[in-house]
Amino acid sequence: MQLLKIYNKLLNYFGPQNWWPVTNQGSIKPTYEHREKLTERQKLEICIGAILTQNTAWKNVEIAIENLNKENLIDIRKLKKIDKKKLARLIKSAGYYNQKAIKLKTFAKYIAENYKGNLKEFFKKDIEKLREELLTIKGVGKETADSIILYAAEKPIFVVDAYTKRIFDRIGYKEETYEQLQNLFMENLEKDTKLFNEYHALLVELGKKICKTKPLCDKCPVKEECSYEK
DNA sequence: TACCAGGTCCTCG
DNA sequence: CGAGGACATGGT
Repeated sequence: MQLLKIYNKLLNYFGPQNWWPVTNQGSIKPTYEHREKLTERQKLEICIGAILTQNTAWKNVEIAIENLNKENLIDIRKLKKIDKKKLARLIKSAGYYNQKAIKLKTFAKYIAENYKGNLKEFFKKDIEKLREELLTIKGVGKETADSIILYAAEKPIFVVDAYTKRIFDRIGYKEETYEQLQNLFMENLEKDTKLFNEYHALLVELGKKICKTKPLCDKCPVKEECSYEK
């Protein structure tokens, strides 16, 4: 099938991406590496990173996360308590820092008040419930909700982002809405967390390196299956 | 220099 | 609903 073929070509070309980057115990810098199991702290860091990376380059988010790590702020209770301005200062590099400070505190408050600060409890819900609930949190939209479900809760949902839209628009799947494009993947691929994890990460890599605003089609690994400019 | 980056919310028509 | 503006830093 076409979608699986594209996946395999991307994987072959770029190699495993080992998403989502998180910080190891004793360090402050998030790294991409294969991990058997995420700690609860790392899952929270993913939620935080998913909010911080909204319309922002990951590199800028990384600096913000390092600052949060230095202050031991990857912690629901501490985030809930910290002064908004101080938090904004720490995440300044990630852009939209006033908005994002509010978003992080809102998220922390929600988990603290509804799940006693216990993410694991929250993540026990099924995908539909989890998504529905995440979307009620101000600052968490569709992509952020799906990123949290896939990368932190480790449940199989396909994340659609600006790269996914651009790439598949060019390939020839002119899906209108977020859900339509998401369904294309969910209905034509095995609902597998690892597959969805790697596929989305590979699309981001393709979007960053090759299928850019101004695409570099000559070195694209999936040009054979693409209708762009043909 | 201007554009772009792993979006979301709010307001209007 | 769907379009359009606001939010902001850092890299190329």
